[in-house]
Amino acid sequence: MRDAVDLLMAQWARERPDLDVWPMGIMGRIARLSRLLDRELKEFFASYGLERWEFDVLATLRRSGPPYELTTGALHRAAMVTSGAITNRCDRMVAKGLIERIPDSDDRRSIRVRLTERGLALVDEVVGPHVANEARLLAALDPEERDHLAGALRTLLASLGDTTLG
Amino acid sequence: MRDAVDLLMAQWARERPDLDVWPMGIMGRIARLSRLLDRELKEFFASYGLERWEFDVLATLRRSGPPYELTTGALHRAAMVTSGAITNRCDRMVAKGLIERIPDSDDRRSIRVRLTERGLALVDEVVGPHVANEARLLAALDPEERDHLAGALRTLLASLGDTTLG
DNA sequence: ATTGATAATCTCAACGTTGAAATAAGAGCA
DNA sequence: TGCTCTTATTTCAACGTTGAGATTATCAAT
Repeated sequence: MRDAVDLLMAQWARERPDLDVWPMGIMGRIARLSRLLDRELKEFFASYGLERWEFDVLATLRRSGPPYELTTGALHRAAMVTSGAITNRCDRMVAKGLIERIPDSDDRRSIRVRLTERGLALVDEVVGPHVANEARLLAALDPEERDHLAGALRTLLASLGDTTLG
Repeated sequence: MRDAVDLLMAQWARERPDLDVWPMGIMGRIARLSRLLDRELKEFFASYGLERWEFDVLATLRRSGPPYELTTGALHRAAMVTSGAITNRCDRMVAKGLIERIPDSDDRRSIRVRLTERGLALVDEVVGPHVANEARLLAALDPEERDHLAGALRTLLASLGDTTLG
């Protein structure tokens, strides 16, 4: 089965036969997949009245374990967005009653963000269906292919220095 | 080598042992790689005074072959952004002298966008170094891993229906 | 204690995209 | 010829992110 990137690479091979464009077979597919999968996830979360970034914040706090709180900085690094974006997101989630801001007793520069009971209940309700939806999106891969794929992506991520979450 | 997604999955395994979060090993890595690679490409193109999206438009036109022109709609589908975004991008690239708008003689609703001589020269100058830069970013993979990775990503893209460019 | 450097967060103007509506033109059919 | 549906593009207000700067606090060294 040919995909959009096969066509793209065939065009380059015809127009610029002097170039070996093999990297596009990986870079182009990661970029296109990222966009397509984002759309799918957006649609899924909308069915729960959630924005995708809201779930990201909830999930980051949830998986950190009790008491389900992290500093703004940790959230900003986990989400790979600027600190200003996190301030904005937290403002809206506080207004929605999903999280609360708590001053850090050790470092008065820091703000800790904590799941409310409502936020905790919501993320625990959504995460199961979310993983099932992700599995549906990846159903074209058999178990062996999944492992190989995850392994190659891990190699790449690690080589780019993405080894911590914040 | 562990990466950020290994940590994330270990957290979920601890907090929600009832869930098998294997899909995150692929979905999470595609999302994080996409962001990291975007940053790298942005930096690369900046060294040529280009935005990433400008190169995307130039490259889409260039690889379509002479006379290096496509409709606005074809660009919009190839770039996976809304038609409004393409109008905006084309406005700025016309102002910069990289492309020109030409009425379509067959369909008066359509506008054809064509590379100027300057746009053609620029994309032909940049594409080689661009591919070399992409190869550098993927250097952690050996040739066999590259092929397997590209193959698995192709399977996924095709299963999501991404089989044409416009 | 004071100074200077570093760090955590917030603020805000600039920017680009989205999504929906508007405009205009082709296509099918009676 | 007139009607309706569809398609191609542009317009524009709303929205969220970025990137730089401001603020406040910690840390290390003296």
